[in-house]
Amino acid sequence: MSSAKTDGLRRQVLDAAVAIAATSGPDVISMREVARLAGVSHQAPYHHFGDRAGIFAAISEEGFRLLANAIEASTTLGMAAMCEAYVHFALAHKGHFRVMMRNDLCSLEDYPSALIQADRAFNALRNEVTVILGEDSHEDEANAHTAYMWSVAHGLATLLLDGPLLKKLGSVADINALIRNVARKASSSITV
Amino acid sequence: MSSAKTDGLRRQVLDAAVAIAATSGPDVISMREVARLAGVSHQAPYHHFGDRAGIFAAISEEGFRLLANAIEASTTLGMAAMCEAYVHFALAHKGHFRVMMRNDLCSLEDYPSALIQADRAFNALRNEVTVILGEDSHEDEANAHTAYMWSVAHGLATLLLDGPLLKKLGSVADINALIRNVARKASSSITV
DNA sequence: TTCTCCACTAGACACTGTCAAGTATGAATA
DNA sequence: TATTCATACTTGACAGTGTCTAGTGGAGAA
Repeated sequence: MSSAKTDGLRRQVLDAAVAIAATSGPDVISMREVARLAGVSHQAPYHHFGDRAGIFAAISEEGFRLLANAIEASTTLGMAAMCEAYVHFALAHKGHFRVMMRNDLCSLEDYPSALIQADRAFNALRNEVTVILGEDSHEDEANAHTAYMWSVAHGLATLLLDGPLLKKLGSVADINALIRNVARKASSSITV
Repeated sequence: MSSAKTDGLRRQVLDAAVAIAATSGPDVISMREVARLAGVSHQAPYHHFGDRAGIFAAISEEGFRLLANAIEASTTLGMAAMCEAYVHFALAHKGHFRVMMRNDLCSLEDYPSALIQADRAFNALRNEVTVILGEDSHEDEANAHTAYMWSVAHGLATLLLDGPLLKKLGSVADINALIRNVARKASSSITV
């Protein structure tokens, strides 16, 4: 049971943490700072999250839920669309994505409810690969194709978010066009 | 000018930091801890690195130098080999790689000597792409292909290093075979 | 000898995460 | 109504951190 005020603080802390992660990165998130931003004592957040890793776990769960939703919604549109959905999620939810992909901040295995959401996202990709390859394909090939698609999407997302890709490429008029182009290349090499 | 003893401490600190990054991640690296490991006072490392970011910059420069060497050495072997070289570098130099790809630890632009090494690696990839596409290809296509190859390599490297890829895939008998398979898929879609 | 770097030490400061203990409030129970 | 009790906090303390400032010892040059 949790009162309105409780959920209020929990939400405030979460939102503050996600915002900090989006602008300055997750490492800058501090228990005392989020408490300060919420206007409560430095120990108040502990009541809702246990410790610092608990905040990261809560952000991860929320992020993986959103990611799984986005990916599942794109399955009917094919492999390229899933890849695009992954990258667009990362760009649209910078704060969440940065936390989700940092296993050192909180190891997912310790937070089963977050792990469930992560599995939803993975299974959607995995299923789509087996559908395309056919049920009777070898497991090694399914593994390789899954790893391949995930690598493209994840690599592009992280390079766009925190990497020097855009800076190095120099002139990129339309990022969405670049994402679509890369996603199409990836999916074409899987159907062939 | 730097004495043997000076370089000794600098090396010791760097090695300790890389080792910590490889086992526990860069965030665990502490000025006081590396000083303790080297058997000097908590302020000694400041003389060589200025501040904490300076250690990360030194690790980055060293890492990018090694990466550029590996990639340049693989250019004659083709696109797939470059992709494999990138992933193998990440696995073989876990500590370096983790630091290099974390722009929040030290922004490369503030450390020109590190930036030079990073550019060496990027240019090797970029050149190979233009060689394959031909000099007269459109810049957008060259950009997309470069982003694409980099994404595959970087995505696979990060997923293998810190991501849940292997855990999720379940049974992967031979990691090197998986890397080779993914690299071949990537390079095949660029030559077609 | 004196001067002056160089590599390092020592102490302090503000900041952090977290443990332990106290307090106000509202609901349930006797 | 009076008492109990859990919830949602506050306050205070502690060890650990990065880093600023101020020393210290020793080697080479004048």
